[in-house]
Amino acid sequence: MRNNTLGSLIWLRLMRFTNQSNQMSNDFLKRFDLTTAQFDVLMQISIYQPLTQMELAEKVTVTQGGISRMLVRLEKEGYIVRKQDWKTKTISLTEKAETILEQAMPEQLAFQSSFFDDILSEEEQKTLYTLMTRVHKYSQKRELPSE
Amino acid sequence: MRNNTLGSLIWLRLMRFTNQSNQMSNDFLKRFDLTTAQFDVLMQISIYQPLTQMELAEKVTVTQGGISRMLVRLEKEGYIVRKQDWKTKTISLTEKAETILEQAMPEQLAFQSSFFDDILSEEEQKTLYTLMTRVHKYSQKRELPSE
DNA sequence: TTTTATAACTTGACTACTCAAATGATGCTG
DNA sequence: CAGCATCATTTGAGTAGTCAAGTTATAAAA
Repeated sequence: MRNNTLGSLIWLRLMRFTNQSNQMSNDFLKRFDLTTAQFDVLMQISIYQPLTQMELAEKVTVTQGGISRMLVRLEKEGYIVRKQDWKTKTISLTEKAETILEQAMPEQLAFQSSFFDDILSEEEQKTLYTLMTRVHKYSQKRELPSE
Repeated sequence: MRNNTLGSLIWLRLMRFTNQSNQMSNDFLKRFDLTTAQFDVLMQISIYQPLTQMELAEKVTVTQGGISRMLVRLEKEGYIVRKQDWKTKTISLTEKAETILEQAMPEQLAFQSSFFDDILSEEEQKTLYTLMTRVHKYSQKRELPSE
């Protein structure tokens, strides 16, 4: 009855791994009082600030509604400020967030890397990155069958 | 300021890809009136039924609380039945779920595969699967640093 | 037979989303 | 200036999860 294809096995692996490593990352980031999702959003803001909600939503691949709720939480915690700027709202980091990120960023990047560094060679990591990049870019292409 | 390691780039790719393909999968499964998470749970039940909630929770890597809520929804929709059996609750699929799965399963597996089939060769898929399996298994090992 | 232990499950309060309808902000046209 | 269009953001209702405290079911000791 199990007639799994190779592709479906890969898919399941990816889902389980990202799910699990995401939880581990949440655990790791607890000492900075951040979740993985929040860290991700703050990182994108720090790279591209100032930017609008639409732009940010696209960077982290969530919907407009999703980013709106997330930013409400981050604003309440004092990590970001938003100001109405023409039709859009412009987002930037507060001092508090900058300070936390400065410490959390190198540690989180090291944490993420440790999933691969300890088990794959440099060569293998390059291969994995190349393959996933192709798969990801291809899936984005398919996303807009119209136009 | 961007001092990304290769590992952190891989991590981000994986997160973005799974996130996106998960949404596409939700879209695809709409015609069966299922979500990706529901399909995943129903599949595991169909393979291992009858089984307890604890066992199921472990298969799909969610917490006990998570599986409890999910099963309430699935039961309300008439996809599964639970009966108290000694201390545990035993889960099995209803006719309705069996029928839907019979149709949805091959299509969903094909859908998942299409992310890879169309862009990677057989050889490359094997490589990707091998690398991800190693990474995943390694991360599971790290998960229990105690004992 | 009332405690007491314990394993399995549920639940309250929360994060983090989704979609689609509503609201805000601005500009244009009659 | 009123009314309309349009783009950006918010919000209501829902799914899917987390953690930790609370229940329920069963067995076994006091």
